[in-house]
Amino acid sequence: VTEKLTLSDLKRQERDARRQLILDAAMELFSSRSISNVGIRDIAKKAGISPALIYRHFEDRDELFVEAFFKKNEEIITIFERMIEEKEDVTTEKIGESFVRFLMDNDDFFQMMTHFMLDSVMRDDAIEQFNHNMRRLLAGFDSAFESSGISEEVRLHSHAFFASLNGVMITFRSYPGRSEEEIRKHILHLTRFISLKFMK
Amino acid sequence: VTEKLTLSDLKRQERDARRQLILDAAMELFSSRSISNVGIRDIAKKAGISPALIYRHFEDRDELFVEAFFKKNEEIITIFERMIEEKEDVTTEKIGESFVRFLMDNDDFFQMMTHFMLDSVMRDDAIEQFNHNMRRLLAGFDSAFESSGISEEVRLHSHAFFASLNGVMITFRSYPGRSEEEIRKHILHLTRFISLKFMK
DNA sequence: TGTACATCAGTGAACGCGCGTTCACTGATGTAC
DNA sequence: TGTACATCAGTGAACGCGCGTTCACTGATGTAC
Repeated sequence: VTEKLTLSDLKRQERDARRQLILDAAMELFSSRSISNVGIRDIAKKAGISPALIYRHFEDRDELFVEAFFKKNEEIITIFERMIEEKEDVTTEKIGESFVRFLMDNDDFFQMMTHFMLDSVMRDDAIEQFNHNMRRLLAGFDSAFESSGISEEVRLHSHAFFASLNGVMITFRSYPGRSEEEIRKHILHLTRFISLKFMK
Repeated sequence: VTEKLTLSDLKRQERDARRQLILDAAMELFSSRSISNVGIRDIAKKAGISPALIYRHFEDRDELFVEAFFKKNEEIITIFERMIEEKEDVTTEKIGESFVRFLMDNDDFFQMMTHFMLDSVMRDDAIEQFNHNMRRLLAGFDSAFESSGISEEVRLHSHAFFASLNGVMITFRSYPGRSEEEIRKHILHLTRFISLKFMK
């Protein structure tokens, strides 16, 4: 019986691995194009499989997208949680900067987050999970404010700070007529500026 | 000759009026759906005309969208300029609140602005015009900061403040599980909070 | 005033394409007896 | 060990639909002589 279990476990692992391959291919595409410009055929091509196979792993296009987002979200939350555990003195400035850097370096996450914030017509369970993820993200900001000595209206600070950084990214990310390097600098500059405002 | 000119002027006015009708129909749709969900057939139906007629007034779908955005942008800029002219004591709090209120009451503008910031593959001349509009909008914020007594790094303040308010809208506009009224309140609350941070 | 012609708003139907999704099938591997 | 059957990854082609755009046409109005 043990042997049998192991074999079926292996099977499931293989299946999961293939699923991840598809998700990875999708995310690679999201980092260079906006989500609505990524099609099933593109993902299949990138993953080196037939489009039809995708439907053996995902109900539909939406399910794939939502899952890709949740997977990526896990990464930034892990980074946050590690930052908070490792050092006691996590400042708003530091957490703000790592968040923005993460957004700049992971365009796929940025694309997905804004997509879900703006266009999203998600199923109820996905909305639930999306909220849960956002709350965990905000909890990271909470900790930063607390260890910066801000004890009043912490949640309000987190909401405002998180939203502001999102805004900086959205507003200046593709500022036309400027080089990528200039844009990075400007965004980081604004991030530091806002962080200081929030430290008061 | 005068008569002739007047007649052809009338013709042009009529033509312009029809053009505006189409733009208005489009904007009405933008206020209830995201831009990518608005099609030529929808706009034609709303305007009470045939889809083909739209192409007698606009090169293509993109041109229509860009023009609609510019038209709407003119409105908010006018509001700003009037605010600044009328009162000498325009505070960041006031200008921030009117901007956010405008975004909340004019979903079409919000939809278009974020669309152009995120997805946009505009033609060069459109980009130019988009930038020009954004700069005028930022100039409104500049004035507010100046009359609030902030004289250093005014442009930086405007950029950061403008971006932050955009971020608040994008992040909390469709916060699921909350009523529209609660969302409005929360957004205005965050706006005031951020305004105060910026006044220091 | 009447006639031939030009112009242009306006239209319904069709074109062409891309895309999400499904179909019908193959082939490999595992299972039961 | 061999045979019949089940399971499932994987596929290329097709389906169906929606959408931006164009076509070929009508009808009204203006213009030239």
